Amino acid sequence: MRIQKLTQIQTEMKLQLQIKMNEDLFIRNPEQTELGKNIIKHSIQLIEKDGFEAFTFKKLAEDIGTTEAGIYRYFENKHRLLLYITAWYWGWLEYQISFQTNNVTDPVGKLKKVIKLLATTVQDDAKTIHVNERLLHQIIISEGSKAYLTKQVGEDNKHQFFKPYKDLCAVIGDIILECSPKYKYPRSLATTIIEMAHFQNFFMNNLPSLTDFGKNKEETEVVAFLNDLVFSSIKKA
Amino acid sequence: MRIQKLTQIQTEMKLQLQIKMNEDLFIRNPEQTELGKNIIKHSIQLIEKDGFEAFTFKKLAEDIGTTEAGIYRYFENKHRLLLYITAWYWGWLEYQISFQTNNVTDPVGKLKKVIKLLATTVQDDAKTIHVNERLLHQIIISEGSKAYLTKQVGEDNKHQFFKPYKDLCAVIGDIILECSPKYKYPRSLATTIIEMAHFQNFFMNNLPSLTDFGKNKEETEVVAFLNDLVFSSIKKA
DNA sequence: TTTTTAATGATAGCAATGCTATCATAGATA
DNA sequence: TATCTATGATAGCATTGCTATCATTAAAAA
Repeated sequence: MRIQKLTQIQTEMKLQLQIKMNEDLFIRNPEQTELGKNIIKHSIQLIEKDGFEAFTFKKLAEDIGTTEAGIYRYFENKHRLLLYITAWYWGWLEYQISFQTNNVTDPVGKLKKVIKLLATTVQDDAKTIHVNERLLHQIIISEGSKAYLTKQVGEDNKHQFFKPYKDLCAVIGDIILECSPKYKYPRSLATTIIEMAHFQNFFMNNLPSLTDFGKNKEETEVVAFLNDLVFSSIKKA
Repeated sequence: MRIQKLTQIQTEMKLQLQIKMNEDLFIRNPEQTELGKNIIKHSIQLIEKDGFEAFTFKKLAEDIGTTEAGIYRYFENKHRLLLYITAWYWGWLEYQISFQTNNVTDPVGKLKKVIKLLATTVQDDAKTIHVNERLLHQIIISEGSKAYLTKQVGEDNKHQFFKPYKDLCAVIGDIILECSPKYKYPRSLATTIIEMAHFQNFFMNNLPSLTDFGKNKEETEVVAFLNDLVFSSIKKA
């Protein structure tokens, strides 16, 4: 299990949420220091603002008020940092799903909830102070696939860097099977839901003629499309 | 119409195919000189081999046996070159589709043919000497979405750089409507087919647990999945 | 044929990027 | 008081991304 909920006793005794991260992703654990948390916080802001290509450790350092070398003490390079924040997001989302479908017994209702969570703007989670989930969701949409669309994907996979994504895929695949035990492609349908939730959103906002949502640009329409796609596929079986 | 078929009389009188390209994509038309054609040919080889991130004009120049400055006379930067070769691929594919579905009257048969063309390894087209379509197909799978997943997507879209992709999407959307005139999401289903044809292939070969094809790693299984997905969606309506 | 033009080759150069190394210092810990 | 840890402050260097200049060769125009 990737997701861990911990209650930490802080000065103000707030309920805190921490996602357990693969230790190979970082050199020094960013959750454990102020600078580390600032790196996460500001890198999310910067990547969302300028895009991953234009993002450099130099700019990040200036943004935080530290030095480039300081960032390198936490992350080997910007690709590892992208892997970190995407892995964090998938871990957080799996937690959200398990939390929000906790009392839902009907698997169809569960799957609908999952689609909605994937395809709808997320609200900033107050339980994670240094992570803005809304911005992170935008990063996942625009930059998420760059985490694995590389020549090092095999190497990164050996390090288990994609485990949170795979776990999420497995969870969704299992819900699909609950809905329709004989459906033949639960994993592929799960990745299709995940990827299309993001791609249709990106297309809607940037290349609208690639979608049927250009007029209203409403996330609810993406949800409707995915629901139609998914439930006609699995009901048939 | 983006696609043009020309017969060129060469020394050996071979039938040649040329895709009409957006003039803003290049500084000097690479189709019109030997060096230009070499740039296309070797950049396809290099990007396929090392990936787009590691690809530089310096390496490309060394590979060809020319200089970095020489490449810059043809393309403003490597992103434009990626846009060029991806646009070329979509144009070529639309031609393939119109050619291969030419005598198919049944829209369902047409759509199946389209899915097969998208999800199956393409053979090198002898009519385009300096383009290896098989390698290009691999590039589309691994690097294709990087053409639009950038902060400049709006600017690039104003230049009409994504028109070939959009045209292809429209063509497929129309076939979907032929199959099922009341289906509500023809464009989004078209992009889903295109993107998933490539993503499922990438996952199958690199992160197999994200798919249901890990055992055999057969492209035909991706085709079967897409057929199932598409035809259960549109038949229902 | 001579002249002009276009394409390429050869170099140089420069700012930005990606990354490593070293040394000093302040704060926490033993 | 000693020492360990995280950070700050610099320096440096190879590579990348891009522009500019000048010479040369081949093709086209005169």
